[in-house]
Formats: sequence, structure tokens, C-alpha cells
Amino acid sequence: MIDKQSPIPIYHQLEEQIKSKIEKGEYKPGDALPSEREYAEQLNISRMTVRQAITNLVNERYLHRIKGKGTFITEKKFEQNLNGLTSFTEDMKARGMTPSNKLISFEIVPAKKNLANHLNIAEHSPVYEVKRVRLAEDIPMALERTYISANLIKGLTDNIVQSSLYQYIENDLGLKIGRASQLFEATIANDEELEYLNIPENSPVLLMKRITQLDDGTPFEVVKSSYRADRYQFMLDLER
Amino acid sequence: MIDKQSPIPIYHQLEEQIKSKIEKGEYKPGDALPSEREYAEQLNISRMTVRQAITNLVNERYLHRIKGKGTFITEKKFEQNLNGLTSFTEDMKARGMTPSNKLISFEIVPAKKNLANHLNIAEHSPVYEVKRVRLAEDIPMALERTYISANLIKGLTDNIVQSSLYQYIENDLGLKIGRASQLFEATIANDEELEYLNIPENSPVLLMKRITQLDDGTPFEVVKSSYRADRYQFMLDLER
DNA sequence: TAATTAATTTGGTATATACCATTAATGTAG
DNA sequence: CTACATTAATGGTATATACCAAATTAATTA
Repeated sequence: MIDKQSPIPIYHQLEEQIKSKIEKGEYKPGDALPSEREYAEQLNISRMTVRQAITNLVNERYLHRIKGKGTFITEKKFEQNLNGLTSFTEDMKARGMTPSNKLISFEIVPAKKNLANHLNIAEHSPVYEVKRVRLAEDIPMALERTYISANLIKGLTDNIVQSSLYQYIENDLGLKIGRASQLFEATIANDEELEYLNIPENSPVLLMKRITQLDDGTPFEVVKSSYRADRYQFMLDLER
Repeated sequence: MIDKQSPIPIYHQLEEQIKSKIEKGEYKPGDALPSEREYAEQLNISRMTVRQAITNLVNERYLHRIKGKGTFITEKKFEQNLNGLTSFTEDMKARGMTPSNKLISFEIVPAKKNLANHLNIAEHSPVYEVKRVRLAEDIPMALERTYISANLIKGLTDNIVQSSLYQYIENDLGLKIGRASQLFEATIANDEELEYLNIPENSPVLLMKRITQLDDGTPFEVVKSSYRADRYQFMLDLER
């Protein structure tokens, strides 16, 4: 189970192993994990190394410890993606609905002033513009416009953007994704939103803008999403 | 500086000491911290104990480590309060505006069904209801309604609620505050919102609901805030 | 002088050990 | 059987030590 010769740290191997068992259902929410000393003996590693693995998973809220009792699988694991923010896809699945996307357009366009500012690039620099409608049970829920620096993120296809943008950036381009800032705003639907969301005039929409950065702080992505206010709410989970 | 006999763990004492130096400006953003070995020798404690303190501060983003170089004070420390979410007061100050509150009412009322559900109490149980308008430069920005379990949080006054609710709960009642869930929604202003926010009919408002829990998961507070959409946006900072 | 190499310093990983505090299980006296 | 004390198990804190990997600095060589 644990390869001491591997260049991957032991504590990290153990982390992945525990996470995998949680995902597979071998460890169920509420269950007690084997004790630290038990793990150490079983895997023939130091208890402190076990603690390091468990501490990380506690910080990520997969587990929680109770002194004198043990370590337990956390009941509900929220955030899979960006901290605490439920993604549209996950959220819809959680509500028992089937999420889907409809691509409207995928092209390279020159960045307008405001966008160029957000992405910290020169005006008219090339950016990928991806427009799509997000649906649940084939009902339009949101209009999403994604803008990505073309000079920074090269070789994008509509397919990558729709399925695995972040993996592509980290695994294929070798870049590291950092933090993001997100902004919520309420507005009245404009013409484009009326059209794609199929809602009546003067409907309120929940506008969400996100600027995502690389590890070094370089912004590479701006996402502007307009959600139907009558059908969607953002749920957020916050820590102290 | 460090009291080994104290019941407060050494690593925690060191954490507080470092945080205090950052706040006082003795350590400035971008500065390198003394090395782990240096700290250990200086304070006559183990390097591993120093690491534990620093690791916690790294997790809280006060510090960041660079292998081979050192540990540095993080440039910008975001979230002071709940993770990444800018509070109204802080946000307004950051924009150079003067925030203020106007108390509309402070009373104990029986919980309605929906509220009772959120607070996990029986219907008609007593709850504090605090209504106030939040202003910036004396212009109404939001209508805020706070509901707090009266059986759980005793002895509240309007003054406490307005100034230091969380400190009161933790320091005076000895309870520990845990996580919170937050929800964003766009609606059209209702009559109450029209009145207090002084906006025209059919104006969109950004509705924010927050449920705050104690450390053990017991919900104790529900906050429902209606923000003028034309004057306020929620800014959020997300981690990976 | 410039380029290379070696040594030093830094954080990263891992082990072994010790004792404390809380909780749960066990044993014991009434 | 109950109430209390004891014991065992668990996570929490702390130390000492060792070696690795990346970055910097110093020394050496061409």
C-alpha cells in the first residue's frame, strides 16, 4: 500500500489512500478511522508521519479528530473545487437534476479595455471567448461567458474548456492555479440574457464574475455568469 | 517571550507572537522571518515546535514558505472575518466610505416555521430579531434582519449585537463559533425593502442569507440581508 | 574576470520517543 | 446492582535527530 522508496512523500501517499477509501465508500461518513498508532504499526511508518497525513485531511475537512475518542470521517464534505463554492454541475447533481452545457460560440477575440484590465494584458490582446448556456433538465439556468488569455494559455479547444480546463492548465501546460476572486451582483436581464435564458422582460438575474489567477498571481481567466434568479441560488460554505 | 510552564501550548504562544509582530508592523509584508532553526535556538525550543507554529500561520496565509529561501510575511492578508468574504463595514472602509448602522428594531419574537427549521429549534421558540439598515455616507445600502436563538444565546442587548456579537458568544458565553453557510439570490425588492432602502419599484436586490453554526454544528444565527443591487456587490476571495 | 564547483543555509520529510488530557472500558468496593 | 476508582486507548504537545532538495553564497578553477 505504501512505497517507502517512492519519491512521493509517505504522508501524501497515505492521504490519497484514505481519500480514495472515502470515495469508494470503504470508509463511511461518521465512521472512526483506525487510530494513529494502529496505522503506524500496520504500515510500518512513524506515528508522526500518520499524523501529518491526517492533519492535512482534517484541514481539508475530510476528517475530524476528537481527543480521547478517535478520528472520524466527516459527514458532509462540501467544496470539491474552489473553496466552499458549489459548482453548477455538482449543485445540480446534488439536487437530483441532470446538468448539461450548450456551446454557443468559441473564438479568439481582441480584449476590450475592461477585460484587458482584469486579465492584466494590453488592450486588443487575443483572448479566447467561450459562450455557453448551462442547463438543468434541458431548462436554461445560466448564460456563461469565459475569457482566457490566449498568450498565456495556448492550444485551447472548445473541448478542453468544456471538460477539463484546469487539469489542462496544470498537467499539460505545467502551470499552477492559485486563488480566485468572485463577485456577486443582482441586475435586470439584458437582451442577450433574455434570449438565451428564455425569461420575461425585467426579470432579475444573479450575475457572478470570477477572476482566476495562477499561483504567481497572474490572472488568466474571467468568467461572467448570469443565473436565472427564479431558479438558482448560490450556496457558499464558510470557515472561520 | 515563551513560557514553557504555561498551559497554553508553546506553538500557539509563538503563533500569537508572530501574528502580533505582523500587526504591529515589526514584521512587514515581504520580509523574511527568522529561519526555523534560528527561532528554535533563540527560544530554546525544538525546531519541530517552531514548524508547527509556522505551518499553522502558513495555512492561515499570514506566512508562506519557499524552500531553500525562507519563510516570508504574506503581502496581502485577506479575510479577517469569515473566510474571504468581505464584511460590509470593511468593504465600505476599503472604498473610502464611512459605514454606519441604523437600528430599526430589537425584540424577542416567536420563531416562524421556516426560521425554526434553520435554527433547529421548535416552532414558536423565542428568537432575538434585530432589524437594521446599513448605510454608507448615510445612504441606505442594505436592510439586514438577524435572528438568534434566545435559548442558546442569552443576555443579548442591542448594543452587543451591533458591536461585538461573536466576541460576546466566545468570550462571555464560552461557546465556540464554527462554520457558516451563505446563500446568494437575486430578487425584486418587496415593500419593506423599498421603504428602507429608498429605491424605486421593481428594483433588483441582492439577497444574502447566512446561517452560522457553533463549533458543534448547532445553528445559532440566521442573517438575511437585502442589498441595493445598484450600489453593492459581494466580493469573495477563494482558495484552491 | 567569468564560469564552474563546493559548501552553507533554508525549508521538507521521516523516525523514535516521551508525556499530557480526555474519553471509554474495566475492575472493585460498598 | 450501583458508584467509584483504575486502567487502557485516543489524540495533543514537545523534543531530538537525521537526511533530502532547493536556493544562495563562497570558493575554486579555467
